[in-house]
Amino acid sequence: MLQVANLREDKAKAIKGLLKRNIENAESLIDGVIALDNRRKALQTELDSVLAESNQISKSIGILMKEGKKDEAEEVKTKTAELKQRGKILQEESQEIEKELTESLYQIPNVPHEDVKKGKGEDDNEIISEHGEKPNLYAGKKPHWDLIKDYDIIDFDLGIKITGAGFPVYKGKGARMQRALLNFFLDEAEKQGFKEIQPPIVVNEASGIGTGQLPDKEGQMYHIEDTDLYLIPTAEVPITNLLRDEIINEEDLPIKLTAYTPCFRKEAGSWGAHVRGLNRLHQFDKVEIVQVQHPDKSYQALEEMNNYIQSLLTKLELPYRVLRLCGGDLGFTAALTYDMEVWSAAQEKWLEVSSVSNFETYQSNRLKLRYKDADKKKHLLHTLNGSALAFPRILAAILENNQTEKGIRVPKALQSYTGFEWID
RNA sequence: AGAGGCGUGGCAGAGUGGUCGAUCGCGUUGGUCUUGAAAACCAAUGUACCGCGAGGUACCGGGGGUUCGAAUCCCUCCGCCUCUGCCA
Repeated sequence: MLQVANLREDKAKAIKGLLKRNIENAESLIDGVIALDNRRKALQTELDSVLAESNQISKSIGILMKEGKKDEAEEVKTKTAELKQRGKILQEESQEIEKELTESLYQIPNVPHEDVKKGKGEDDNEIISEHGEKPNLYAGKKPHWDLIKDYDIIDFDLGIKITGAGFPVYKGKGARMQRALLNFFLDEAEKQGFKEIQPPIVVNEASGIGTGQLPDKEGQMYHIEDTDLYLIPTAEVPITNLLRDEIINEEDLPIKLTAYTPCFRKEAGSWGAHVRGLNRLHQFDKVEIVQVQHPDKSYQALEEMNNYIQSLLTKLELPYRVLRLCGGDLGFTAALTYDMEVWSAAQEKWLEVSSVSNFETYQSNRLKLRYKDADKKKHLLHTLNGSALAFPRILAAILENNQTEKGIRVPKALQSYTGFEWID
């Protein structure tokens, strides 16, 4: 969430930024937050003075009791009744306002970085660059949902049998491809200085709140009712929450973490012909990279992550393009996001395989993730994350782009991990 | 899962209703001494919020309650330890 102090300091900047997200009532939203904060301050001042008075009286009763002046003590006691009543009312009001303030802040998305352009939706995203050659496939080319059947490597029907739609079963060389991607992505991330983490894939409510999936967006996550835990929709949730409520020494920055996890998404209502096959699943695998950086260095870190993810796509020999999301398509919590899309040659469409973002202090404010500077002053950190990478669409693109009459060629970078050169 | 015990500042550990935001020790920081260091000695040393400031308020695992007053008593949730049970 945004910081009230920042909104007060530079309201114009926030309004200008939010306008890029087409939030026309930004000014009244911000004014509302500031008004609530003013009210909160006034209430606290008043409550504090009531409590101060009542503390003082209690103390004097203690002294009177000690001196054996019981009657006087009793007399003083009667005075406190009114104070107590007032204190209680003020406290309730104060809690109410605090709650309202937090809720209002939750409703305001992050202020986009100045490089972000105004736009309505995905059609307005800026294409920053395009790389690689789209392959010319032979006449018998097929989309991946047919290829997986021909070569018997991924089985949706078996998944339906044991679990349900959107839970594929990977078999033989299909399973081996998954394992190859997992090891390849983690090895590369480690070379890049990210520390490997293996977190739980179920999290508690506090973690869901920490990264913003809760409250309000319960629809996305699977909930285990009897133990009140959630299946993670991305490794971002457990990994970022490792740092919740932490104070980092400035010299320990940056913190770079990576994790492989399965990801679970309900994806309610988002099914249709355009998400056939591996394009959208309830359970999929992903390697995530997370970075926590000093505010002065976070955009440099974003570029590094961006370049790193591109290097993976290059090594996998996939044609891809890089987009900078416009205000209208930017995620709620992000200040700047690059999307990487690979060309899937038989579907003849671009598939989003990674999204790398700088959240600035939007996440860390909620997480209370701070660093201590040389003067021992505490400041919020910047958080960044990106997929590096999500498996299913990468696999879809590899299968489609590399298909030939005699089988599917495995990219060179993966061959030492798969142990085979062809899926045939 | 059952029974019992426990949860206090960076660590360790007192405090069982009243001037306790909390003794002492270790650690950390500054100083004295010393050519320098160590030792010794002296001093400082939690977080957040409100206030121009003086200062005030809240926090002793989380939440709620009793009381004029709670680290201390009660309820509840969470976590840890010991024993018993179950189990990869």
